[in-house]
Amino acid sequence: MGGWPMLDIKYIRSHPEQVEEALKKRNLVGALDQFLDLDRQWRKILVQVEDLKKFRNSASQEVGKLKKAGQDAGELQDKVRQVGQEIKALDDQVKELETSMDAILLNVPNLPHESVPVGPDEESNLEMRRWGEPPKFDFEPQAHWDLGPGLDILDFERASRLSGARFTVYKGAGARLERAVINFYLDVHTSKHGYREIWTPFMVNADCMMGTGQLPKFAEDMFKIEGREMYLVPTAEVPLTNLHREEILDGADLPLYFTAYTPCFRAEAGAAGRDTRGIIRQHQFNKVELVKLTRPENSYEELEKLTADAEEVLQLLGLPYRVVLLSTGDMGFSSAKTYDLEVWMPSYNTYKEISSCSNCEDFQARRANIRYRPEPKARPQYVHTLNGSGVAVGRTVAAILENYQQADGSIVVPEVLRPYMGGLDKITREGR
RNA sequence: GGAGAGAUGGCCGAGUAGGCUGAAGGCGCUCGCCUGCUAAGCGAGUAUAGGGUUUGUAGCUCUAUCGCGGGUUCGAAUCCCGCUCUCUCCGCCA
Repeated sequence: MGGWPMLDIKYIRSHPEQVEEALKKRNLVGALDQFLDLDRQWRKILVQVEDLKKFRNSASQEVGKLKKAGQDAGELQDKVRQVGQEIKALDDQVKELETSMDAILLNVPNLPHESVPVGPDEESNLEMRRWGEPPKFDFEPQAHWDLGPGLDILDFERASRLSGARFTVYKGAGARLERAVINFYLDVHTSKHGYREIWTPFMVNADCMMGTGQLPKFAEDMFKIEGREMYLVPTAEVPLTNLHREEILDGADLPLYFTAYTPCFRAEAGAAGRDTRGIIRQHQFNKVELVKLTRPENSYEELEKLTADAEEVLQLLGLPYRVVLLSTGDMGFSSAKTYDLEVWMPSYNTYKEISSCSNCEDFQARRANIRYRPEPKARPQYVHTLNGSGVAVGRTVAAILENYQQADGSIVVPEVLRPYMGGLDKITREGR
Protein backbone atom coordinates (compact mmCIF):
# COMPACT_ATOMS: atom_id res chain seq x y z
CA MET A 1 0.00 0.00 0.00
CA GLY A 2 1.26 3.38 -0.84
CA GLY A 3 -0.32 5.52 1.80
CA TRP A 4 -1.28 5.23 5.41
CA PRO A 5 -2.91 1.98 6.39
CA MET A 6 -4.84 2.76 9.51
CA LEU A 7 -6.36 -0.46 10.65
CA ASP A 8 -4.29 -3.57 10.14
CA ILE A 9 -5.25 -4.72 6.66
CA LYS A 10 -4.41 -8.31 7.41
CA TYR A 11 -6.61 -8.17 10.45
CA ILE A 12 -9.47 -6.72 8.46
CA ARG A 13 -9.13 -9.51 5.91
CA SER A 14 -9.13 -12.28 8.45
CA HIS A 15 -11.63 -10.81 10.94
CA PRO A 16 -14.05 -8.70 8.91
CA GLU A 17 -16.97 -9.44 11.26
CA GLN A 18 -15.11 -8.27 14.35
CA VAL A 19 -14.06 -5.06 12.65
CA GLU A 20 -17.58 -4.40 11.41
CA GLU A 21 -18.87 -5.04 14.91
CA ALA A 22 -16.38 -2.61 16.44
CA LEU A 23 -17.11 0.08 13.87
CA LYS A 24 -20.80 -0.31 14.51
CA LYS A 25 -20.15 0.92 18.04
CA ARG A 26 -18.87 4.07 16.44
CA ASN A 27 -22.03 4.43 14.39
CA LEU A 28 -20.42 3.18 11.19
CA VAL A 29 -22.10 0.43 9.22
CA GLY A 30 -20.91 -1.31 6.10
CA ALA A 31 -17.83 0.82 5.90
CA LEU A 32 -15.64 -2.06 4.84
CA ASP A 33 -17.72 -3.91 2.26
CA GLN A 34 -16.29 -1.95 -0.59
CA PHE A 35 -12.85 -2.12 0.88
CA LEU A 36 -12.81 -5.91 1.03
CA ASP A 37 -13.98 -6.06 -2.54
CA LEU A 38 -11.23 -3.72 -3.70
CA ASP A 39 -8.72 -5.69 -1.69
CA ARG A 40 -9.62 -8.89 -3.49
CA GLN A 41 -9.18 -7.21 -6.86
CA TRP A 42 -5.95 -5.65 -5.74
CA ARG A 43 -4.38 -8.92 -4.71
CA LYS A 44 -5.47 -10.62 -7.90
CA ILE A 45 -3.89 -8.02 -10.12
CA LEU A 46 -0.83 -7.83 -7.93
CA VAL A 47 -0.14 -11.50 -8.49
CA GLN A 48 -0.45 -11.02 -12.23
CA VAL A 49 1.83 -8.04 -12.42
CA GLU A 50 4.45 -9.55 -10.16
CA ASP A 51 4.51 -12.61 -12.36
CA LEU A 52 5.13 -10.46 -15.40
CA LYS A 53 7.87 -8.58 -13.60
CA LYS A 54 9.51 -11.84 -12.74
CA PHE A 55 9.54 -12.73 -16.40
CA ARG A 56 10.88 -9.34 -17.38
CA ASN A 57 13.72 -9.58 -14.92
CA SER A 58 14.94 -12.94 -16.12
CA ALA A 59 14.36 -12.15 -19.79
CA SER A 60 16.32 -8.93 -19.52
CA GLN A 61 19.22 -10.81 -18.07
CA GLU A 62 18.96 -13.25 -20.90
CA VAL A 63 19.16 -10.41 -23.39
CA GLY A 64 22.31 -9.21 -21.72
CA LYS A 65 23.89 -12.62 -21.97
CA LEU A 66 22.94 -13.06 -25.60
CA LYS A 67 24.36 -9.70 -26.51
CA LYS A 68 27.56 -10.37 -24.66
CA ALA A 69 27.85 -13.61 -26.59
CA GLY A 70 27.37 -11.65 -29.78
CA GLN A 71 24.03 -13.23 -30.57
CA ASP A 72 20.85 -11.59 -31.76
CA ALA A 73 18.31 -10.84 -29.05
CA GLY A 74 15.84 -8.84 -31.09
CA GLU A 75 12.99 -11.26 -30.75
CA LEU A 76 13.26 -11.53 -27.00
CA GLN A 77 13.55 -7.77 -26.71
CA ASP A 78 10.33 -7.32 -28.62
CA LYS A 79 8.63 -9.77 -26.33
CA VAL A 80 9.83 -8.02 -23.22
CA ARG A 81 8.81 -4.69 -24.64
CA GLN A 82 5.28 -6.00 -25.00
CA VAL A 83 5.28 -7.36 -21.49
CA GLY A 84 6.50 -3.98 -20.33
CA GLN A 85 3.35 -2.41 -21.75
CA GLU A 86 1.18 -4.89 -19.89
CA ILE A 87 3.07 -4.25 -16.69
CA LYS A 88 2.56 -0.54 -17.03
CA ALA A 89 -1.17 -1.00 -17.50
CA LEU A 90 -1.52 -3.35 -14.56
CA ASP A 91 0.66 -1.16 -12.35
CA ASP A 92 -1.69 1.70 -13.04
CA GLN A 93 -4.63 -0.42 -11.99
CA VAL A 94 -2.84 -1.49 -8.83
CA LYS A 95 -2.09 2.11 -7.99
CA GLU A 96 -5.67 3.13 -8.58
CA LEU A 97 -6.97 0.40 -6.33
CA GLU A 98 -4.53 1.37 -3.61
CA THR A 99 -5.66 4.96 -3.84
CA SER A 100 -9.27 3.89 -3.45
CA MET A 101 -8.48 1.61 -0.55
CA ASP A 102 -6.46 4.30 1.20
CA ALA A 103 -9.28 6.75 0.70
CA ILE A 104 -11.58 4.40 2.56
CA LEU A 105 -9.22 3.40 5.33
CA LEU A 106 -8.02 6.91 6.02
CA ASN A 107 -11.56 7.91 6.83
CA VAL A 108 -12.28 5.00 9.15
CA PRO A 109 -11.80 5.82 12.84
CA ASN A 110 -9.93 3.74 15.35
CA LEU A 111 -11.63 0.76 16.96
CA PRO A 112 -12.75 1.34 20.54
CA HIS A 113 -11.20 -0.60 23.40
CA GLU A 114 -13.45 -3.16 25.03
CA SER A 115 -13.61 -1.18 28.27
CA VAL A 116 -15.20 1.82 26.54
CA PRO A 117 -18.92 2.30 27.18
CA VAL A 118 -20.99 1.90 24.03
CA GLY A 119 -23.33 4.71 23.15
CA PRO A 120 -24.26 7.23 20.50
CA ASP A 121 -23.02 10.39 22.24
CA GLU A 122 -21.81 12.02 25.45
CA GLU A 123 -24.93 10.88 27.29
CA SER A 124 -23.29 7.46 27.54
CA ASN A 125 -20.06 8.77 29.04
CA LEU A 126 -19.10 7.34 32.38
CA GLU A 127 -18.03 9.50 35.31
CA MET A 128 -15.10 7.78 36.98
CA ARG A 129 -14.28 10.03 39.94
CA ARG A 130 -14.38 13.54 41.33
CA TRP A 131 -11.76 15.55 43.12
CA GLY A 132 -12.30 18.67 45.21
CA GLU A 133 -15.42 20.57 46.10
CA PRO A 134 -16.95 23.27 43.93
CA PRO A 135 -16.53 26.53 45.86
CA LYS A 136 -19.49 28.03 47.72
CA PHE A 137 -19.74 31.75 47.27
CA ASP A 138 -21.54 34.03 49.73
CA PHE A 139 -21.89 36.54 46.93
CA GLU A 140 -22.98 36.38 43.31
CA PRO A 141 -19.98 34.90 41.47
CA GLN A 142 -19.01 36.41 38.14
CA ALA A 143 -17.98 34.70 34.95
CA HIS A 144 -14.38 35.09 33.83
CA TRP A 145 -15.51 37.14 30.85
CA ASP A 146 -16.75 39.73 33.33
CA LEU A 147 -13.97 39.31 35.89
CA GLY A 148 -11.19 39.63 33.29
CA PRO A 149 -12.31 42.92 31.75
CA GLY A 150 -13.26 44.16 35.21
CA LEU A 151 -9.67 43.73 36.33
CA ASP A 152 -8.42 44.91 32.96
CA ILE A 153 -6.43 41.71 32.48
CA LEU A 154 -8.52 40.27 29.63
CA ASP A 155 -9.56 42.42 26.69
CA PHE A 156 -12.03 40.92 24.24
CA GLU A 157 -13.00 44.10 22.45
CA ARG A 158 -9.52 45.04 21.40
CA ALA A 159 -8.74 41.45 20.48
CA SER A 160 -11.60 41.44 18.03
CA ARG A 161 -10.28 44.66 16.56
CA LEU A 162 -6.94 42.93 16.03
CA SER A 163 -8.14 39.54 14.84
CA GLY A 164 -11.88 39.10 15.12
CA ALA A 165 -14.05 36.83 17.18
CA ARG A 166 -12.62 34.07 19.37
CA PHE A 167 -9.40 35.87 20.16
CA THR A 168 -8.33 37.40 23.44
CA VAL A 169 -5.75 39.92 24.52
CA TYR A 170 -4.26 39.27 27.95
CA LYS A 171 -2.83 42.20 29.83
CA GLY A 172 -0.63 42.76 32.83
CA ALA A 173 -1.22 40.21 35.57
CA GLY A 174 -3.47 38.28 33.16
CA ALA A 175 -0.67 37.84 30.65
CA ARG A 176 1.67 36.92 33.42
CA LEU A 177 -0.80 34.42 34.83
CA GLU A 178 -1.03 32.68 31.48
CA ARG A 179 2.75 32.49 31.32
CA ALA A 180 2.94 31.33 34.92
CA VAL A 181 0.56 28.45 34.27
CA ILE A 182 2.56 27.35 31.24
CA ASN A 183 5.80 27.31 33.19
CA PHE A 184 4.23 25.65 36.19
CA TYR A 185 2.84 22.82 34.07
CA LEU A 186 6.09 22.26 32.23
CA ASP A 187 8.04 22.25 35.46
CA VAL A 188 5.77 19.70 37.12
CA HIS A 189 5.75 17.34 34.16
CA THR A 190 9.47 17.51 33.51
CA SER A 191 10.79 17.42 37.05
CA LYS A 192 8.14 15.30 38.72
CA HIS A 193 6.63 13.07 36.04
CA GLY A 194 9.66 12.39 33.89
CA TYR A 195 8.62 13.97 30.60
CA ARG A 196 11.22 15.43 28.30
CA GLU A 197 10.54 19.02 27.35
CA ILE A 198 10.33 19.63 23.61
CA TRP A 199 9.98 22.82 21.68
CA THR A 200 8.36 22.22 18.32
CA PRO A 201 7.54 24.08 15.14
CA PHE A 202 4.08 25.62 15.25
CA MET A 203 3.55 24.86 11.58
CA VAL A 204 3.66 21.32 10.24
CA ASN A 205 3.25 19.63 6.89
CA ALA A 206 0.33 17.55 5.67
CA ASP A 207 2.09 14.25 6.38
CA CYS A 208 2.09 15.05 10.08
CA MET A 209 -1.59 15.89 10.00
CA MET A 210 -2.24 12.63 8.21
CA GLY A 211 -0.13 10.74 10.73
CA THR A 212 -2.08 11.83 13.79
CA GLY A 213 -5.44 11.65 12.03
CA GLN A 214 -6.48 15.29 11.57
CA LEU A 215 -6.27 14.74 7.83
CA PRO A 216 -7.84 13.89 5.53
CA LYS A 217 -11.16 14.02 7.32
CA PHE A 218 -10.96 17.16 9.42
CA ALA A 219 -9.25 19.64 7.13
CA GLU A 220 -11.88 22.26 7.78
CA ASP A 221 -11.01 22.35 11.49
CA MET A 222 -7.53 23.66 10.85
CA PHE A 223 -5.79 26.76 9.63
CA LYS A 224 -3.84 26.11 6.49
CA ILE A 225 -1.09 28.42 5.33
CA GLU A 226 -2.07 30.13 2.12
CA GLY A 227 -0.29 28.69 -0.87
CA ARG A 228 1.60 26.05 1.07
CA GLU A 229 1.06 22.53 2.30
CA MET A 230 1.50 23.72 5.87
CA TYR A 231 -0.86 23.92 8.80
CA LEU A 232 -0.85 25.75 12.10
CA VAL A 233 -0.69 23.10 14.79
CA PRO A 234 -4.11 22.42 16.35
CA THR A 235 -2.33 20.77 19.29
CA ALA A 236 1.22 19.80 20.20
CA GLU A 237 0.07 16.21 19.89
CA VAL A 238 0.75 16.58 16.18
CA PRO A 239 4.44 17.53 16.23
CA LEU A 240 5.21 15.44 19.32
CA THR A 241 3.64 12.25 18.03
CA ASN A 242 5.18 12.75 14.61
CA LEU A 243 8.61 13.42 16.08
CA HIS A 244 9.68 9.85 15.34
CA ARG A 245 7.66 9.37 12.18
CA GLU A 246 9.21 6.89 9.75
CA GLU A 247 11.55 5.57 12.40
CA ILE A 248 12.32 2.23 13.98
CA LEU A 249 13.03 2.91 17.63
CA ASP A 250 15.14 0.84 19.95
CA GLY A 251 12.84 -1.07 22.30
CA ALA A 252 15.21 -0.27 25.15
CA ASP A 253 14.38 3.43 24.75
CA LEU A 254 10.65 2.95 25.33
CA PRO A 255 8.56 4.36 26.72
CA LEU A 256 9.27 7.89 25.56
CA TYR A 257 7.60 10.73 27.44
CA PHE A 258 7.36 14.14 25.79
CA THR A 259 5.86 17.37 26.94
CA ALA A 260 5.63 20.62 25.05
CA TYR A 261 4.04 23.98 25.27
CA THR A 262 2.54 25.26 22.04
CA PRO A 263 -0.18 27.62 21.03
CA CYS A 264 -3.00 25.72 19.34
CA PHE A 265 -4.91 27.00 16.34
CA ARG A 266 -8.37 25.78 15.50
CA ALA A 267 -10.88 26.99 12.97
CA GLU A 268 -13.76 25.86 15.19
CA ALA A 269 -15.84 25.19 12.10
CA GLY A 270 -19.23 23.97 13.15
CA ALA A 271 -18.92 25.46 16.60
CA ALA A 272 -20.72 28.66 15.70
CA GLY A 273 -22.68 29.93 18.63
CA ARG A 274 -21.04 27.63 21.17
CA ASP A 275 -19.08 29.09 24.05
CA THR A 276 -19.03 32.47 22.38
CA ARG A 277 -18.22 34.32 25.58
CA GLY A 278 -14.89 34.26 27.32
CA ILE A 279 -11.77 32.28 26.58
CA ILE A 280 -13.24 28.80 26.57
CA ARG A 281 -13.35 28.36 22.82
CA GLN A 282 -10.74 30.33 20.92
CA HIS A 283 -9.09 30.19 17.53
CA GLN A 284 -5.77 30.43 19.35
CA PHE A 285 -5.11 29.05 22.79
CA ASN A 286 -2.20 27.74 24.79
CA LYS A 287 -1.72 24.20 25.91
CA VAL A 288 0.90 22.03 27.54
CA GLU A 289 0.67 18.62 25.98
CA LEU A 290 1.81 15.18 27.12
CA VAL A 291 2.69 12.48 24.60
CA LYS A 292 3.96 8.96 25.12
CA LEU A 293 5.30 6.34 22.75
CA THR A 294 5.03 2.98 24.46
CA ARG A 295 5.15 -0.73 23.93
CA PRO A 296 1.71 -2.17 23.13
CA GLU A 297 1.58 -4.40 26.18
CA ASN A 298 1.59 -1.60 28.74
CA SER A 299 -0.09 1.27 26.92
CA TYR A 300 -3.23 1.09 29.05
CA GLU A 301 -1.21 1.20 32.21
CA GLU A 302 0.53 4.22 30.71
CA LEU A 303 -2.82 5.82 29.93
CA GLU A 304 -3.79 5.64 33.60
CA LYS A 305 -0.48 7.20 34.59
CA LEU A 306 -0.77 9.91 31.97
CA THR A 307 -4.25 10.77 33.15
CA ALA A 308 -3.02 10.91 36.72
CA ASP A 309 -0.19 13.24 35.63
CA ALA A 310 -2.71 15.61 34.10
CA GLU A 311 -4.94 15.38 37.15
CA GLU A 312 -2.12 16.24 39.47
CA VAL A 313 -1.61 19.73 38.12
CA LEU A 314 -5.26 20.49 38.75
CA GLN A 315 -4.90 19.14 42.28
CA LEU A 316 -1.86 21.30 42.87
CA LEU A 317 -3.84 24.29 41.67
CA GLY A 318 -6.73 23.32 43.91
CA LEU A 319 -9.21 23.24 41.04
CA PRO A 320 -12.15 20.84 41.46
CA TYR A 321 -12.54 18.44 38.60
CA ARG A 322 -13.98 15.12 37.55
CA VAL A 323 -12.74 12.36 35.28
CA VAL A 324 -15.02 11.07 32.56
CA LEU A 325 -14.59 8.00 30.41
CA LEU A 326 -15.85 8.88 26.96
CA SER A 327 -18.30 6.58 25.22
CA THR A 328 -17.75 5.14 21.76
CA GLY A 329 -19.91 7.88 20.29
CA ASP A 330 -18.04 10.74 21.91
CA MET A 331 -14.44 9.68 21.33
CA GLY A 332 -12.06 11.30 18.92
CA PHE A 333 -11.25 9.81 15.55
CA SER A 334 -7.84 8.38 16.42
CA SER A 335 -8.55 7.22 19.95
CA ALA A 336 -9.27 3.75 21.27
CA LYS A 337 -9.99 5.02 24.77
CA THR A 338 -10.25 8.52 26.16
CA TYR A 339 -10.57 10.07 29.59
CA ASP A 340 -11.65 13.67 29.73
CA LEU A 341 -10.74 15.84 32.68
CA GLU A 342 -13.42 18.39 33.37
CA VAL A 343 -12.78 21.33 35.65
CA TRP A 344 -15.44 23.02 37.71
CA MET A 345 -16.55 26.22 36.01
CA PRO A 346 -18.91 28.38 38.10
CA SER A 347 -20.08 30.41 35.11
CA TYR A 348 -21.37 27.25 33.45
CA ASN A 349 -22.42 25.78 36.79
CA THR A 350 -20.94 22.53 35.59
CA TYR A 351 -17.70 20.76 34.78
CA LYS A 352 -16.02 21.83 31.55
CA GLU A 353 -13.45 19.87 29.55
CA ILE A 354 -9.90 20.95 30.29
CA SER A 355 -7.99 17.87 29.22
CA SER A 356 -8.44 14.85 27.03
CA CYS A 357 -6.20 11.83 27.57
CA SER A 358 -6.21 9.15 24.91
CA ASN A 359 -4.61 5.89 24.00
CA CYS A 360 -4.51 5.67 20.23
CA GLU A 361 -2.92 2.23 20.34
CA ASP A 362 -1.23 1.65 16.99
CA PHE A 363 -3.66 3.73 14.94
CA GLN A 364 -1.41 6.76 14.65
CA ALA A 365 1.72 4.64 14.65
CA ARG A 366 0.52 2.91 11.50
CA ARG A 367 -0.32 6.15 9.79
CA ALA A 368 2.92 7.79 10.84
CA ASN A 369 4.93 4.57 10.57
CA ILE A 370 6.44 4.70 14.04
CA ARG A 371 7.87 1.33 15.01
CA TYR A 372 10.24 -0.19 17.52
CA ARG A 373 12.33 -3.30 17.74
CA PRO A 374 11.32 -5.25 20.87
CA GLU A 375 14.63 -7.12 20.96
CA PRO A 376 17.84 -6.48 19.04
CA LYS A 377 17.08 -8.97 16.28
CA ALA A 378 13.31 -9.00 16.39
CA ARG A 379 11.14 -7.64 13.62
CA PRO A 380 9.79 -4.13 14.05
CA GLN A 381 6.37 -3.53 15.58
CA TYR A 382 4.19 -0.48 15.80
CA VAL A 383 4.40 1.49 19.02
CA HIS A 384 1.34 2.68 20.84
CA THR A 385 0.88 6.44 21.01
CA LEU A 386 -0.84 8.29 23.81
CA ASN A 387 -1.58 11.93 24.25
CA GLY A 388 -3.21 14.14 26.79
CA SER A 389 -3.53 17.78 27.61
CA GLY A 390 -1.48 18.53 30.64
CA VAL A 391 -3.59 20.70 30.62
CA ALA A 392 -5.26 23.44 28.55
CA VAL A 393 -3.83 26.76 29.74
CA GLY A 394 -6.53 29.21 28.71
CA ARG A 395 -9.25 27.20 30.35
CA THR A 396 -7.06 26.88 33.42
CA VAL A 397 -6.84 30.64 33.67
CA ALA A 398 -10.58 30.91 33.23
CA ALA A 399 -11.08 28.33 35.97
CA ILE A 400 -8.67 30.11 38.29
CA LEU A 401 -10.41 33.44 37.79
CA GLU A 402 -13.81 31.97 38.48
CA ASN A 403 -12.96 29.58 41.31
CA TYR A 404 -10.60 31.94 43.12
CA GLN A 405 -12.68 35.10 42.75
CA GLN A 406 -13.43 37.27 45.75
CA ALA A 407 -16.49 39.37 46.53
CA ASP A 408 -14.69 42.51 45.36
CA GLY A 409 -13.85 40.96 41.98
CA SER A 410 -10.22 40.35 42.84
CA ILE A 411 -8.54 36.98 42.33
CA VAL A 412 -6.50 35.05 44.85
CA VAL A 413 -3.47 33.56 43.13
CA PRO A 414 -3.16 29.81 43.81
CA GLU A 415 -0.21 29.25 46.07
CA VAL A 416 1.80 27.11 43.66
CA LEU A 417 1.68 29.87 41.07
CA ARG A 418 2.93 32.69 43.29
CA PRO A 419 6.62 31.93 42.69
CA TYR A 420 5.85 32.31 39.01
CA MET A 421 4.09 35.62 39.61
CA GLY A 422 6.87 37.37 41.44
CA GLY A 423 5.24 36.52 44.74
CA LEU A 424 1.93 38.14 43.82
CA ASP A 425 -0.84 36.63 45.93
CA LYS A 426 -3.81 38.55 44.64
CA ILE A 427 -4.79 40.15 41.37
CA THR A 428 -6.62 43.40 41.93
CA ARG A 429 -7.71 46.24 39.73
CA GLU A 430 -5.13 48.46 41.38
CA GLY A 431 -2.23 46.02 41.24
CA ARG A 432 -2.93 44.72 37.78
C1' G B 1 16.71 36.37 -3.00
C1' G B 2 21.66 35.09 -6.08
C1' A B 3 25.71 31.16 -7.02
C1' G B 4 27.35 26.26 -6.29
C1' A B 5 27.60 21.01 -4.03
C1' G B 6 25.17 16.79 -2.49
C1' A B 7 21.20 13.05 -1.19
C1' U B 8 23.24 4.92 -1.21
C1' G B 9 21.70 -0.10 4.13
C1' G B 10 21.90 1.47 11.96
C1' C B 11 26.39 4.66 10.89
C1' C B 12 30.67 5.74 7.63
C1' G B 13 31.54 4.91 2.72
C1' A B 14 32.47 2.31 -2.52
C1' G B 15 29.81 2.00 -6.87
C1' U B 16 28.64 6.83 -13.58
C1' A B 17 31.12 4.76 -21.14
C1' G B 18 23.37 1.16 -17.74
C1' G B 19 23.31 -5.48 -16.95
C1' C B 20 23.80 -11.14 -12.44
C1' U B 21 24.72 -4.99 -6.77
C1' G B 22 19.72 -5.43 -1.88
C1' A B 23 23.88 -3.28 -3.10
C1' A B 24 31.93 -3.91 -2.04
C1' G B 25 34.66 -2.39 2.30
C1' G B 26 34.77 -0.55 7.28
C1' C B 27 32.32 0.50 11.94
C1' G B 28 28.47 -0.86 15.03
C1' C B 29 25.30 -4.81 16.64
C1' U B 30 23.85 -10.31 17.56
C1' C B 31 25.38 -15.37 18.33
C1' G B 32 29.47 -18.79 18.89
C1' C B 33 34.83 -19.70 19.72
C1' C B 34 39.12 -18.18 22.12
C1' U B 35 41.18 -15.72 26.57
C1' G B 36 42.78 -16.25 34.24
C1' C B 37 39.43 -11.12 33.89
C1' U B 38 39.28 -7.01 30.44
C1' A B 39 41.10 -5.69 25.74
C1' A B 40 42.59 -7.79 21.31
C1' G B 41 41.69 -12.02 18.00
C1' C B 42 38.72 -15.85 15.09
C1' G B 43 34.00 -17.64 12.75
C1' A B 44 28.89 -16.90 11.37
C1' G B 45 24.95 -13.60 10.98
C1' U B 46 22.92 -8.63 10.57
C1' A B 47 17.34 -3.74 5.80
C1' U B 48 12.14 -2.82 5.14
C1' A B 49 7.42 -3.50 3.00
C1' G B 50 3.89 -6.22 0.17
C1' G B 51 2.00 -10.70 -2.38
C1' G B 52 1.79 -16.12 -2.94
C1' U B 53 2.05 -20.75 -0.27
C1' U B 54 0.72 -22.16 4.79
C1' U B 55 -3.08 -23.83 10.78
C1' G B 56 0.76 -20.19 11.29
C1' U B 57 3.41 -13.01 12.87
C1' A B 58 7.85 -20.26 11.26
C1' G B 59 9.82 -21.78 6.59
C1' C B 60 9.97 -21.34 1.33
C1' U B 61 9.22 -18.14 -2.84
C1' C B 62 8.21 -13.81 -5.77
C1' U B 63 7.89 -8.40 -6.25
C1' A B 64 9.36 -3.59 -4.76
C1' U B 65 12.77 -0.11 -2.50
C1' C B 66 20.05 3.37 -3.52
C1' G B 67 15.76 11.30 -1.25
C1' C B 68 10.54 11.58 -3.93
C1' G B 69 7.86 11.39 -8.70
C1' G B 70 8.00 10.68 -13.92
C1' G B 71 10.77 9.38 -18.56
C1' U B 72 14.38 6.70 -21.89
C1' U B 73 15.75 1.30 -22.37
C1' C B 74 15.11 -5.58 -23.37
C1' G B 75 17.32 -3.90 -18.63
C1' A B 76 18.82 2.08 -14.29
C1' A B 77 21.61 3.30 -7.83
C1' U B 78 24.04 4.39 -12.53
C1' C B 79 21.20 8.42 -18.44
C1' C B 80 17.11 12.53 -18.93
C1' C B 81 13.13 15.82 -16.68
C1' G B 82 10.44 17.77 -12.38
C1' C B 83 10.17 18.15 -7.04
C1' U B 84 11.85 17.98 -1.92
C1' C B 85 15.58 18.30 1.54
C1' U B 86 20.66 19.17 3.23
C1' C B 87 25.33 21.79 2.93
C1' U B 88 28.74 25.99 1.32
C1' C B 89 29.44 31.17 -0.33
C1' C B 90 27.06 36.14 -1.17
C1' G B 91 22.96 39.33 0.06
C1' C B 92 19.16 40.30 3.70
C1' C B 93 17.20 39.81 8.38
C1' A B 94 15.05 38.56 14.37
